[in-house]
Parts: sequence; structure tokens; C-alpha cells
Amino acid sequence: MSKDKSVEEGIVEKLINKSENLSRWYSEVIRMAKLADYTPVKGCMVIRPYGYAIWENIRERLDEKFKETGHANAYFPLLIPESFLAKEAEHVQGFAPEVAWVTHGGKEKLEERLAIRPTSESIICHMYSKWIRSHRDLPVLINQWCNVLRWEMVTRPFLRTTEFLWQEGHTAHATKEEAEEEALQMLRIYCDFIQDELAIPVIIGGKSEREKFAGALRTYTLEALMCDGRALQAGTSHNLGQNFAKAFDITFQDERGERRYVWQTSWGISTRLIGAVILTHGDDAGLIIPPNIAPIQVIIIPIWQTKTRTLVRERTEHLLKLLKKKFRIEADLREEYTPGWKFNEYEMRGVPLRIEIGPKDIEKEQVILVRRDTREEKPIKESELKVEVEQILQNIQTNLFKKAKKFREENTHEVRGLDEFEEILRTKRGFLIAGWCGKTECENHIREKTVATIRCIPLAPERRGGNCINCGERGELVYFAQAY
RNA sequence: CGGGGUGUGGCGCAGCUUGGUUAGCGCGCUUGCUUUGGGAGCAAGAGGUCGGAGGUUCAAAUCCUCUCACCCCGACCA
Repeated sequence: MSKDKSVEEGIVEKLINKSENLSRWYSEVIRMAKLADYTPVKGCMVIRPYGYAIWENIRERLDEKFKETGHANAYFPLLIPESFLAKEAEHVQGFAPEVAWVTHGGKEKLEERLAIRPTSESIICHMYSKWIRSHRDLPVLINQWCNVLRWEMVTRPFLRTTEFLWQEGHTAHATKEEAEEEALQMLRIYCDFIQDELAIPVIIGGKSEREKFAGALRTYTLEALMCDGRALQAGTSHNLGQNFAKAFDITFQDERGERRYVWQTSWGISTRLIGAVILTHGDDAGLIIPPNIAPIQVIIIPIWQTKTRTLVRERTEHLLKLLKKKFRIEADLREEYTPGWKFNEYEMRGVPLRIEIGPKDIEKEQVILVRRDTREEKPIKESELKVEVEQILQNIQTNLFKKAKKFREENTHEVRGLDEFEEILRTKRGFLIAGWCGKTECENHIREKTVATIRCIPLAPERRGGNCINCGERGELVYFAQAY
């Protein structure tokens, strides 16, 4: 918030413009909209009821899709013995810098340190090795919703916190093909979910060797472009191959009685998605939450005078009752705030649709609908309200997606030379499509020179083939970007 | 982890350079009355050991040392 302006106008609780200072806008809007708050512990935020309701909606809708595809929820412990974590070499190495340790129980020093889970592969694999004996035990399709802890240098609410909430799926299969199919299936589920429910367009594809999950055979990713032109990983799905099976000795007897290692996957999304929603859809007035996950989809603001209060209140309560079964709807009947104040408040908090009702509307048997994304206002007859609200919410949902997609398209550049590559990164950022030969040394070189990394090797490229932007050798077209 | 910045009632800040009475201001909050179609008005109130610890001094929000947190810009990660 600019100091001079606030002093002049005598307004303080006014949000900074999104375009003026994105970082500041981001933290202010989170605080002002009561999504989350800071705590005395670095990197550990409180997710407040309004923010948590978004998470609950995300969880509910995704959980349903997991169940539809045969997965069951379970819960594994928070603490993991050090020796478990150490079993898969690449895995430990990958996570070592960000693991927090429990060293004491009360006053007793522990014989073996316990890691606070940064992810649960190791403890889950340990259990799988006990549970899996026969091909008849397969596949194992388990998911858990939990918290994990990663000791981060730099933290930001939702986008990178020390503790965060997520979901991690862990599956074991008899064949390589089945595991690969599972990893891809979950990638598609995430993709549909993020695009349809969160209205965020994503590019799906594989990670390079350098960027893949520590211990995985292959990592698939969903990459979204944020409004500052940087890429955010919105979810991942790993084909773990037999790496963990070998480290944890997870074997089964096949139909011919032969002992074989299982093939595994793991996949996850986190509360980071809420950060992606905030950055993708918000504007100068505050949040815009896609209707499908909005805690409040519709807010009714009554407009009354002393003489008309009872009348308007009755109409409001009637409307509320009428729409409550179908929508997540609330009415703000507080008398101590003016309608104008409430308009701003609910816009800031990202409620997709507002219904205004006052004496003039009651006379005409109508209400005023105002949508958050376009601010378009229109009077609607009460008899058509239910249908209209549903249509507008749906329209907002698709409009948000279209807008975000348009932004992504405008900020995706195909480049041929490193100079052009650098120039675009320096000025406008965004996704850069360029050829890459597949060698890590070229990847590293590009990264050192330009700060961009390979975000994604697309599964469905528009065109195949391209010469490596670094060495010129024949390769594939991949997405580069500066990462969050 | 490097470079820069900020910590003063709930929020945003002033005061600090040049130590000196009861630490101010705006918003918010409480109570009352009047208001209410885009952030209402008046009146009366409540709320602060100045991020923390040490030091200098007759005297510290102010000077010094250390520390913690947060923000911004970079290197690593969902």
C-alpha cells in the first residue's frame, strides 16, 4: 500500500494494486481476506476457516475422483526412523537438506533419530513389504491426506510453507505397464481437476532427469503459468519403477510362483494449489475464487433504509432459503456496515456472485446480480433467479479458465536462439518453448545462463523435434520457465 | 544461504538523525443516536513494558552489541 495515498485518502485497509507489486498484493490479500495468517513459527501459517474451506472443497472433489478409480484412504505415521529414509540412496540425498528431526522423547535422547515426514514413501514402502505376498494382493491403491514438513529457506503462505497439507497416493502393481498407466491416469485426474475446478490451465508432461523426484524412474508434472510469468508446479505423479521395491524388499509371487519386485507410483497435490488460485485469478480488487471451490458462491447484500428494513430483511431471508439447497450462499444482514462497504469486502474476498436486493427491486419483483469477474450487473426476475444463478456461476467458472488460458498463450513464446531466450526472460518471462537435446549438461548451462529451468517435456507437443537451443543437436521441444 | 529493507495498541504509520515530562496520528474496535443503491456522520470510550536480550547513561522507542521475525531481490525445493 502506498503510504502517501493512504494518508491522503484516509483509507488504510485498501488493497495494493496487483500489478503494482505482486508479492505485496499476494500477502496482503491473504491477510485481508482472512485466508491465512502468520504464526510465531517461521514458515508455519494458520489456514483460517475461509482458506480452509477452499481446501476442504478441493479435498472433497479430488477424493471423490480417487475413490472412483479404486483408491482407498489410510493414515501412516508422522515420524519415520532415520534408517528407513536412508534405504533408497537417491531419495535420502534428495530430501536430506530439508528434513526436520526428532532427537528427544521427553528428556531421553532417542537411540535413532526420527524424521518428521517430508513425504511418506519410505514408511509406506516398509509396510507394503509386510503386506504384499502374492499377485493376488496387487494392486495396492492407497492414498493419504496429511501434513508434511520440509525445512525451507524462503517461505510464502500457501506457495511454500514449512509445514503443508497435501495428499499423497502410493500404489504398488504387478507390472511395469500397470504402474506407468497408473501414474498417467493420476496425472490426467489432476489435470482435469485443476482445469475444471480451479480454472487453471496446465501443461502436462515429464520432468527432466535433473528435475525429477528423488528416487523416481520418471516424474510427470503439471505446470501452470502465474501472472508474473513464472511457472508453478501444480502437482506431480511419479512412476517409481522398482527403485523403492528393491530398497525395501517389496516382492510378490506371480502366477507361476516366481518372486518379483512390485512396480510403484506416488502422486500428490498440496495446499500450494490455493496459492495458484490466488495468483491466477485475483485482480486489483482482491481475490476471485472459482465458483466450484468457492466457500461462498453467492452473497446477498440487502439494501435498506430505516423504514424498509423489515421488508428487505424478510425478502433476503426468503431468497436465502430459496437458494440454500442449491448453492453455497450467505446473506450479510449486519446493520453496522453500509452496502458499499460490503460490496468491497466480498469482492476482496473473491465471492463470485453478489445479489443486491433493495426496496426498488422488491417493487419490481427482481434482484440485481453482479458477477465478480467482469463486474457486470444485471436485474433478474425472482422467478428466474435459480436458473440464472446457476448459469452465471458456470459462466464465471469457464470465463476464468478462458482468461487464464489466454494469458498463458500470450505469454508462451517459441524461441530459436539463446539470445532471444535470455531477452524474453529478462523482459516478460513466461513459458519458453525451445529445443533440447536431452543432455543434463545443456540443461545446466541454460539454467546458469538464464535462470530458467526445464519445467516440462510435454506429453502432447504441438510439433515434434527441434534443435537444442544450447548445442544445436537434434532434440525435442520442451517448456522452459523461471520457476516459483 | 548471500544482498537490501522493516519491526512502535488489531492494521497502516509518525517520532529515532541531535536521548529529556503523561509516546502521537489515521483506520479499525466498544457504547449511544442518526444513517444505509459503491468503503456513512456525530459524541463518548477502551487499547502500547516501542520485536527480544544485553550494554552505555542521571535518563533509551531514540545510541551500541547480539538475537529473532517478517518483507523485497537472488541461489535450492511441492
